[in-house]
Amino acid sequence: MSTPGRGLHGHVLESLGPAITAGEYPPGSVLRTDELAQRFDVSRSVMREAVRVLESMHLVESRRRVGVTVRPKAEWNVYDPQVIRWRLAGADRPQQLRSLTVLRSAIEPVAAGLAAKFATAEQCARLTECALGMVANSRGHQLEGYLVHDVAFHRVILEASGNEMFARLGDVVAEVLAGRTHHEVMFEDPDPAAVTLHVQVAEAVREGDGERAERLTREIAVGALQELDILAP
Amino acid sequence: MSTPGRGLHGHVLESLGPAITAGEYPPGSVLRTDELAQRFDVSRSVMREAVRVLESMHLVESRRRVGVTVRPKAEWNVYDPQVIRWRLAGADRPQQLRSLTVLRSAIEPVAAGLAAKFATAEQCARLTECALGMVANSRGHQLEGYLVHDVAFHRVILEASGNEMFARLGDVVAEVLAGRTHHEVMFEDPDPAAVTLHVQVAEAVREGDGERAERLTREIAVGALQELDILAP
DNA sequence: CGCTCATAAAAAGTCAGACTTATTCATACG
DNA sequence: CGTATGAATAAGTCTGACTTTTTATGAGCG
Repeated sequence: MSTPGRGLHGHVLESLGPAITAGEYPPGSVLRTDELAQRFDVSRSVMREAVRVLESMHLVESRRRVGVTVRPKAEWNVYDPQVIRWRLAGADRPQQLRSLTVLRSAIEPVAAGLAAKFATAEQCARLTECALGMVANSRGHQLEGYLVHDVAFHRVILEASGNEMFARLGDVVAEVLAGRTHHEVMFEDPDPAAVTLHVQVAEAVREGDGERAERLTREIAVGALQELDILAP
Repeated sequence: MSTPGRGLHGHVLESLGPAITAGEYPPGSVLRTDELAQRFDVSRSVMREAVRVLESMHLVESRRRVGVTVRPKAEWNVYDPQVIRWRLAGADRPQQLRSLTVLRSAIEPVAAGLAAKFATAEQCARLTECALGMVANSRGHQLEGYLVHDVAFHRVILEASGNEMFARLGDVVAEVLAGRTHHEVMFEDPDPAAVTLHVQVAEAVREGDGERAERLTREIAVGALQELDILAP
């Protein structure tokens, strides 16, 4: 699923990236390229390439005579899929999952509203198909099958919105949903109400009722927020 | 404001990045590192670093024996601030502006709702200050002064939401607003209704009325969408 | 004619070493 | 006490040789 560290610099990144995003090197920590090259047993050219990538993610800053400085979390490119993966895999997982779920709750209703206006016939068909798949896998501990259709459903919505930036959140949503199924509490069958809501969203999109699609998707989002205890009592 | 190309590889990026995002090299185009190094008159090491950064942005893919292949737009990391800047500076500007405005319209209302719950006293004060600044600069062709406070206002909202991913959209919103003032149609004074809405959002946040803050911000968003003729008649 | 497998070519990938340059810190000087 | 000078340091750059992977070519054979 995720990009395996291709090339030596990729291997270095797969080790350094998670370490930095996990906070192993606190903001302001200074690393030296030569030392890192020795530690990872690679040439300086390779190490420099890795540092350049980390720099482009705003995880570190490289300055002459100083070294490679770790930047504060507030400056990281938190939308970089790679950064998201690293954080989801490490100690930052809970906070990352919450941030992403809130982000979803903001984006997906609007995306669904747009999808109702712009979805093609083929996309409507795929959407209905996904909803049916969710129903079919909603009982009897078929969590994996349910997940596949759930992910596909949200991907179609985001793509059908016609907004390229929404569409690019498909992978992120996929990882959040997968995370919920595999790591978080999801032992029993999914909430029947949620399943019904998905079916109804598919209906609304098919009928071109943007307002209803948005409202229903917002209900789904509320459910996702409640699962993580994100709500104001 | 934007990061000037620091170092040789940065200079190369500032030339190659905009070219690729502008579609000068159609998806599937193949570049060769050595040739690029010659063209930009830099060493291969420097060129390789630049390619690595482009690769981390998913703008290109580097494969042995093949070369550096330009990836289709659908795979780009469109949330990378650098990519956004490049696209805003080039031929893709209109589409990028529309995508970002739709994104804003989804995010900011939710952010305002959260801000009403989590904003500190200091943030509330700053917000009110910004709103007053907007009012003070709303008449008499003081567009620059208005812009400064408008940008600050939205930054505070996004930060006060308490969501790190929302907060990181501050720079993006700043560029969208600056773009509207400087490049798009914004000759006359800003819409008085919009100014009032901002003042009211500040009120709602101060009073902790999340629902009202969200609704009012959604109205602001509708205005922004209409400016770009994004609406379903 | 079409298939498989060996061979060659091409381009990225890697490494080592020498050199340059900017920045910082310490010291001496006015 | 502030400023200029200089030395130390780590990133930055370049070069050239070598390795590795992948693709294309073509020879041989069924």
